[in-house]
Amino acid sequence: MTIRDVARAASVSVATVSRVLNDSGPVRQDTQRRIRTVVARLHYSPHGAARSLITRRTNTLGVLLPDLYGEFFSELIRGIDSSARERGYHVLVSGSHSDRGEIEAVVRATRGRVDGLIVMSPDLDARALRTNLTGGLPILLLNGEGRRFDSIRVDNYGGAVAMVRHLIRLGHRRIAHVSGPAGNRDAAERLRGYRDAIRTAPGPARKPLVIEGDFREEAGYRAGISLLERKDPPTAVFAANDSMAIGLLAAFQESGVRVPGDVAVAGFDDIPIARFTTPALSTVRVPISELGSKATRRLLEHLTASNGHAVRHETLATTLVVRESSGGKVALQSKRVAAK
Amino acid sequence: MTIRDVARAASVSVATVSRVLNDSGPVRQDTQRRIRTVVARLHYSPHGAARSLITRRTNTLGVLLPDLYGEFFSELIRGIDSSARERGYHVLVSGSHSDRGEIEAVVRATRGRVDGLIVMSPDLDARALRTNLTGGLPILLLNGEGRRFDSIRVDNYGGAVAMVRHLIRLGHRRIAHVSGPAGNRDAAERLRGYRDAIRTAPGPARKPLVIEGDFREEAGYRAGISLLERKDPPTAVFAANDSMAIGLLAAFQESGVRVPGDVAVAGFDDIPIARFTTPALSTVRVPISELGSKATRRLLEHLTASNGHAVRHETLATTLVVRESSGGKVALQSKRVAAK
DNA sequence: CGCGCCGATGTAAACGATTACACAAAGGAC
DNA sequence: GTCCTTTGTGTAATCGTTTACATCGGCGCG
Repeated sequence: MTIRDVARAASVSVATVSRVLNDSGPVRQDTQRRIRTVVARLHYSPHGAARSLITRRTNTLGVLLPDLYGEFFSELIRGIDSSARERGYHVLVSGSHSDRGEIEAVVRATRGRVDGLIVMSPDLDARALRTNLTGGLPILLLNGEGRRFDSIRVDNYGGAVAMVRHLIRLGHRRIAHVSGPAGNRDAAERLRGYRDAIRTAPGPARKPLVIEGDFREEAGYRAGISLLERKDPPTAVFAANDSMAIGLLAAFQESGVRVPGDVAVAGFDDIPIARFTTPALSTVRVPISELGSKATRRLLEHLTASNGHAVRHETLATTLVVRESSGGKVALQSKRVAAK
Repeated sequence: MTIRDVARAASVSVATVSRVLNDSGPVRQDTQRRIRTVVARLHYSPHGAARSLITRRTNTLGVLLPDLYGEFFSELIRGIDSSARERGYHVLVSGSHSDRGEIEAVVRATRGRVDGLIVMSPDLDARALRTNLTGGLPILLLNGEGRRFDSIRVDNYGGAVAMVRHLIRLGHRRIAHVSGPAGNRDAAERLRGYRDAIRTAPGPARKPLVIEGDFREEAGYRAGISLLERKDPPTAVFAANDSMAIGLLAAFQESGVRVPGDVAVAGFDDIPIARFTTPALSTVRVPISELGSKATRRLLEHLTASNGHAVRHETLATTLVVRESSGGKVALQSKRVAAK
């Protein structure tokens, strides 16, 4: 089934068929109808690769992610996919790029397959990309660093500071932090926010206590257990993301430690499930799916901007979301119990 | 940067360059080295579309999903992506295909972009695909119905029966079910399992109580609230997936109803987070990421099988996972509390 | 009536790879 | 020495589109 078959069946030239299909150039009404009928009858649809070859557009966006684990990424992909499809673009995803070599390989493998790339590689600096930015492929960095490329980042630092201040305001003296994986930029920023907020807090001096995690529930769970074994357990724990905070909740619950009564817990990201944990999780909201759709829109603007495109950097604000787990709001449960 | 530029720079023909790049045909060692050097120096990488056009292979798999919401899909995509990349394939995802027209459009849009399709469209019957299976594109159905295509499904019915029997064994008389969206086949099978298990239960007659949901936490939450308002609230609630079960937990917790003390809760899927809810969720395990990687492997087998490929249908077993929320295991919390 | 223009269509040259086929040189077998 | 095979390389056709350019009526205008 090629455009030739359609042309023959409709007794016209391939050019005319193409014009009808792409709505380019003038074609008589009845000719158009005839061609469309044939197209439908033969179930013809144009061959993507052939089309891409000549038009130099693939109508596809590549998405390179460090990992695909957890609700954060499904939200992100959801945002990207929906706003890409709205504009007639497809999405090619690729997860778990640990090292630089791997990411380079993928970038080159995508030549002639995508029109642009959304890259989230918080473990790497952008230098990895500079060298193999072969075809001048438009790239948008998500929480990456580098001023050569468009970028959208999240105010990790500000969010972390706000959360720690919130905990301090509630009177906590020993606030621990469960960090993300070493080398991850988001994690590093959140950690920096934590340290700064602890250091600059008014009143009595506090000292930071950091346990290293990896953004997964399991790590939060283990951190929770190990914190309880200390002789001076913290009164509040701030996890670098929600998944780990949920792990903390599980560990505390299992050990009979009450949240927020005995220890306050806070997370980061506000993944959809955070509202529904027990107790509901206090966290820092990152507009995840908006991050995805914004990235898509920006990238598409870039690659449809015929006349030069100015590199832009944008930082999305985060907002403190206080629920029960930090004790900032009186837990509904205790209210109800009291009412009984 | 085309293969021509490389050929010129290395003073050979394009054929030779191609041979080196694809490791096909004989090329002298020193010629090979020379070409590779030039390739590296020029940062050349072959154009995907051009290659696909002539080889008729894209090295890309398409994945059509009904939605991208929740941890289920991120796990599924993770499974697909990792096992696809292992074999040198890329993954094109596309979410939220509600109606038949949309799915048809996407299928045709992928001609010449993918070598095969993994389709999960539990809302649709396979007839939608039959007509537009234009190019004889290999298709693998995930939890879909239709004997024309390869398929992998999950034993939804058996899992639901097992879970309801588990609840009955624990002595529950009034067991409610929060179903998935109408028209969804997984949801329908789980519902059927629930009904059958209730109907065939030994001992006193029970009658089914079904509240319609849509697989999201919010629906579970609302169902929980509405169940509590009944004059004869159930003693156990079985949600058609984990997200809704988590919504139930939140609703009960907020209303001061104890789980599993006052009411037992169970889910379906065993998404990673289920182990870490409070209380930990009893559920039916679906090997999600395995489902994804198995689908990928089967599809790849299909499209590399030169000589005809026999259609196969496979059903993956589900397993009952008893944690605290059903009360099947004594909750750890009460043990600890008792120990104090 | 001749000219220019426009609308509708066709012809053929791209796009950037792969690969069948041709060919030259070298090596072995007789 | 001749012939056959093998190795290394080049030439050109091909994949299925889009699109610049050519062609050809018909029409309005001076």
